[in-house]
Amino acid sequence: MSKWFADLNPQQKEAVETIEGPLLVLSGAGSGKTLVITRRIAYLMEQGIAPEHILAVTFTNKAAAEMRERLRAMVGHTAKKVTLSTFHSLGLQMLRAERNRGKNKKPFVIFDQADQMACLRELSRTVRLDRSLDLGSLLARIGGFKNAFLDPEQVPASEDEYQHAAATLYGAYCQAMEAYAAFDFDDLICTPTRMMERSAPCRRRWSGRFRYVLVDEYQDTNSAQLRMLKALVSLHSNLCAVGDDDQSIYGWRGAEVRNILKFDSDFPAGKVIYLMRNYRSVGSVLALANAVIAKNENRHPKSMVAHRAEGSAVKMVVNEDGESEAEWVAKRMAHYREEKKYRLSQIAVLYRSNRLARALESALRAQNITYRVVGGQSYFDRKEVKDLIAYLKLCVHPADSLSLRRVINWPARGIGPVTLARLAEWAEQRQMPLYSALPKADQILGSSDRARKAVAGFVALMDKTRKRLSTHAAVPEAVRDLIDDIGMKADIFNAASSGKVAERRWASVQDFLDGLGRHCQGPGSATLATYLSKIALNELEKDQEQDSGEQVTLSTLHGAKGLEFPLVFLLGVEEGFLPHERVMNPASNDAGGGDLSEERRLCYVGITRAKDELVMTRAAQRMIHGQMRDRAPSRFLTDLPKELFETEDHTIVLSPEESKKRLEEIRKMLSR
DNA sequence: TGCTATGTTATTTTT
DNA sequence: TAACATAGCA
Repeated sequence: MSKWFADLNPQQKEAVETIEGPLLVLSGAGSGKTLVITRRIAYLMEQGIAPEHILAVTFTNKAAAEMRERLRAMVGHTAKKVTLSTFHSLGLQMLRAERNRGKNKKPFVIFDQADQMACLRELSRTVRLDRSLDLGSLLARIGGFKNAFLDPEQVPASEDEYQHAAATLYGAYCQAMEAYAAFDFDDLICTPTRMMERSAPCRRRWSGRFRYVLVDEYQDTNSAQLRMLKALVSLHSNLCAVGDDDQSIYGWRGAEVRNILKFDSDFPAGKVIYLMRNYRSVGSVLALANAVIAKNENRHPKSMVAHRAEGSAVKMVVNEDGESEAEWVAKRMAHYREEKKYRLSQIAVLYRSNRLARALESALRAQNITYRVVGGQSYFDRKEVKDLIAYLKLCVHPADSLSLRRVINWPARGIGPVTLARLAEWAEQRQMPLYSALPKADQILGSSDRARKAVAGFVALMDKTRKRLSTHAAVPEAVRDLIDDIGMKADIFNAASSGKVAERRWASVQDFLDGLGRHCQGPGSATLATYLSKIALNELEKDQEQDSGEQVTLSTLHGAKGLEFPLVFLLGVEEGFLPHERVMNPASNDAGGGDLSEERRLCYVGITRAKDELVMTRAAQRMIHGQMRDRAPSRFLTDLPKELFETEDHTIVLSPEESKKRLEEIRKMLSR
């Protein structure tokens, strides 16, 4: 018997050793999913399958890194030879490889969401468009078109205002992306998929290379990713999909729960294995989770079985309002810290909406409890870093007119909107990238001496920098020179409201340089271009991961997926948050109708994060949009047998005499 | 260019 | 309520 499944339960073992043909592993929360995936890869290798033929796809870099590490611990350095990456990084790799085969070797840039938005904002100026429309919503719909592989002219006409506007914008958007030689995240999936679908040799190449394919979090795949997988396994059907339909919480981002529900029709003659033994949570927590999720329809019917003992009862704590809720949680933590019942790092506070974190943060500070907030603004989203990145993108790829617009007058060098408009018009008429207008500034701008000089100065700067970057060594030095040349330091210190802010901004520029330096010292192929794509795909190690100390984790329910904690506080378990108000009353710009079942799954995900103890809280009333509102308990819990959790009510209850007295007082005030 | 007054909006955010 | 954006002004 293989050593890789000696200690597994029968279903886990079956999932590891079923290596041929389609296999769906429905792995409930805490059922040892990552263990099974990594063991399976090790087992494949033990069976003599070359690691080069194995592909494991995840959604996040974190998951990929974690898997890689666990695999390395099992099989050593050969773990490196397994292709273990995110969908997007796989797509990028395929795209690069295919372009290198063909004639098209032009460099390209990757647009993240901010870049996409900037692009749309730019377009919405030329394409006449109702300015009140929400660009984010339009972008989401354009993503929908892309993932359905629709060409702009194929988009069905629609009455819906947003759908209509998105369709109008879609063509212009595609053109712009082409002109910039830019690929967005959707393109990274769709383009390689289209290549495979259109060309049998291409399909054979990739399907032949990756003979055993694993996908993690299958419930989160969208329709394009499904098509990508279908093409990838077209030669052999060796697809192992691992996921849990009950944990599908990204439907609003295009994920299709249906994919995991209709697995057997997409990949016929496959096998389905249920991993239903839960090793994570105590019985009481699991019972509640099972009861909550059981009410959903359209799911693989299943129920987790507790491996652990019953544990202490789940609690629901009702407080007067949002502030007292936060305060109560913080005080309870302070208490635990003193009693040493839990270390702070073992505690998480989860909530549906970030807004709930605010009250909590101040309550925690008041109790001197350190915390970390999962997610939050990324380091590369900071303005100063983004500006610098735009310069570098432009150096690598002059056709990226968006980056050019971003930096052409930053720091200010006298190229104002009028000058820019003239240059843009010239380029527009000739269907050329904006950059190509710059060397012609003399003839385009005519009289304006100042502007001409400014543009010439900018061109000289870019030429100089590009030359420095291309001369073999010293990429970081070249960037440092660029920073000096543009006077970035002075600009940061002038622009900032306080010295402290400036110091911090300047420090992030330094951090960026350090990161770049480290990257360039890495393996041979490390270039500025690869660094930029890593930034776009969020693939760089987060250097300031400060989970060193003792701190409580604060996270949205979405951010908590895949995590687990001995003690979990689940905040705002109320109508309006769970399910969210927005789902019950969708705004006009929301795509499809609100999905109540996804809200229930979100609740389920929250509950199943808890290992030993779960405390849910809600407030009797809460400040919503500046108004105090009464809050009702979440429907996901009101219709459950009451022995599943204990309620603890901390709202102020007045005695009959007391309330009579209060009423009298009010009456007096009114009569006066 | 940059600041202030005013208006407006109110989830979730793996890449 | 409070954060953010935009417009208008200096």
